[in-house]
Amino acid sequence: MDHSSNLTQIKVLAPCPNVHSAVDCEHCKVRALSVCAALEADELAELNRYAHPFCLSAKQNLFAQEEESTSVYNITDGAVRLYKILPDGRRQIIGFALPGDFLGLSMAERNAFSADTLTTVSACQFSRIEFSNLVDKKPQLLRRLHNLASHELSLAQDQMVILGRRTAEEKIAAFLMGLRKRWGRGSDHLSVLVPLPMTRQDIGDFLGLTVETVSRLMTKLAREKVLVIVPDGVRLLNMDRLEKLAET
Amino acid sequence: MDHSSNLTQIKVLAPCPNVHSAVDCEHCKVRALSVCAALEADELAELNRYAHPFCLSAKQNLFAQEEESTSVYNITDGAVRLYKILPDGRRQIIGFALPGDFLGLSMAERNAFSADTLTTVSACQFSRIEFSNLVDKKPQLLRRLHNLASHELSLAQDQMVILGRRTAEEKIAAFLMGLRKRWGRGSDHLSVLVPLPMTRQDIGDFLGLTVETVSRLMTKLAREKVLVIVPDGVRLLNMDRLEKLAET
DNA sequence: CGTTGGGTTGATCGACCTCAATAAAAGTGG
DNA sequence: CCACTTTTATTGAGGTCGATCAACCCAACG
Repeated sequence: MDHSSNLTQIKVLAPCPNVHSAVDCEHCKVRALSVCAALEADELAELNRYAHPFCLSAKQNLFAQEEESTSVYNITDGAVRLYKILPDGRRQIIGFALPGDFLGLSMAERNAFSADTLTTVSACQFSRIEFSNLVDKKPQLLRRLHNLASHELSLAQDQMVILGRRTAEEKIAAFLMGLRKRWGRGSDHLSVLVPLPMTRQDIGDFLGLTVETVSRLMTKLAREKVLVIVPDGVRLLNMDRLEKLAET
Repeated sequence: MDHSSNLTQIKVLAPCPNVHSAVDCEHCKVRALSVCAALEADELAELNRYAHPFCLSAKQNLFAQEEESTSVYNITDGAVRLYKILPDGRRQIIGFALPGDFLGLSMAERNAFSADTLTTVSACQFSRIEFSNLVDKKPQLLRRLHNLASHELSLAQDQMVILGRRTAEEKIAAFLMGLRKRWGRGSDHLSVLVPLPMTRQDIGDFLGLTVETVSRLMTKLAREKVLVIVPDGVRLLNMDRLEKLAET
């Protein structure tokens, strides 16, 4: 149950090999998705001055619950898990951050949750104070931030329904359909191939299930030809069935 | 399982008998708690012009999921339940709005959930469009809105932990302690007397439990002298025990 | 290779649900 | 105020979904 086991506390903030997507806001591939979309070209240049792009390998801790928040982050590549741990070690994953997601929407002084990388991650780091000052100068940036936070809130409320009132099978279906939609954000088509950078344990801790239950139900769905389990993900076959299971 | 059964769809927006708390922003008792706290005296006067105070009796629908959102509300007295219904009738309550709470933080075009009154409620109604325009003119109001939304998000994340990773007994304890804290907001002392304007069914639908389980565990906690069940609420006796059960 | 982390599968268990009955409270109309 | 209905709360008996415990497989990796 020790979830912090194989995470080094040292933060490897190496410069990013992929120059374009991370160093230059104007050519950033998540520009249209993230907070940055609120800014005009000249303002983007200003934002660029505050941005510190970096890369982090898989299974590294980005920040921890309760810790004072020094930075906010814009994820440009990879996946991050966000979670809370109870004193006795039980864990609840409250979300997965994907490219385009922003960590630190609330700009609160302390982190409400912990975050660590699931894959190699590229991201833009901003000083929380500097970013907060910038937000105070640019109301349209604040508005954007607020809209993103409102959307997060809405997702959190959907997750409450999933956690409180859905069966294990429905949880899995809702999770896969939801993740599929999020991966497809920014492009015009949704793929039936859903990458799963997280472990079964992570999925369980997100859905309020055990690893075994997640594994069993994935196998069941595969046996019933609803999906195929592929390396690092699933291929969805029977979308109608999944839609039915996950429907709001 | 028909949760809409005894709710009239007619919205009784009667003028409020309690003149001071609802008609005049400057003397409003929730002023320090709510969005209004962001405004100076002269701005408050402007807000006042947009405010439509009203009263609504218990068990009335305020607005419904999916419906176009025409108004936002500031609750000044009473309690409101916020919930989502699945196609098959299962219900998840996503929160209870108490005095000082604001409904419509996101200012989205459509309601993400339904709301109905648990008690007689007084509230201030604002046109969503007018309010949104006002927000665009007053960045400090937007900032306030954003802080409140961030706080809501944080509460929603705490609720995810409760729903996903806590036992029934812990859920009840966390619910009671959380509600106690919320009732105490704005005053300097927390009472051990926690009013429960909602039914056991509502509590169950908030915590992902059945009525029976809620009832059984409340009885158990009462039997163990952790609390006393009183009309329309509970009196908490063994705070340490509850704190222990609910601890983050 | 041995080790380690992740995934699957089986057997068993128990926390919470379901179904059912009753009790207590809160209207409602005479 | 009292009979009557409706809603809400409680309690019991029994069932089930997902948890727990345990074994095993497999791929990655030093």
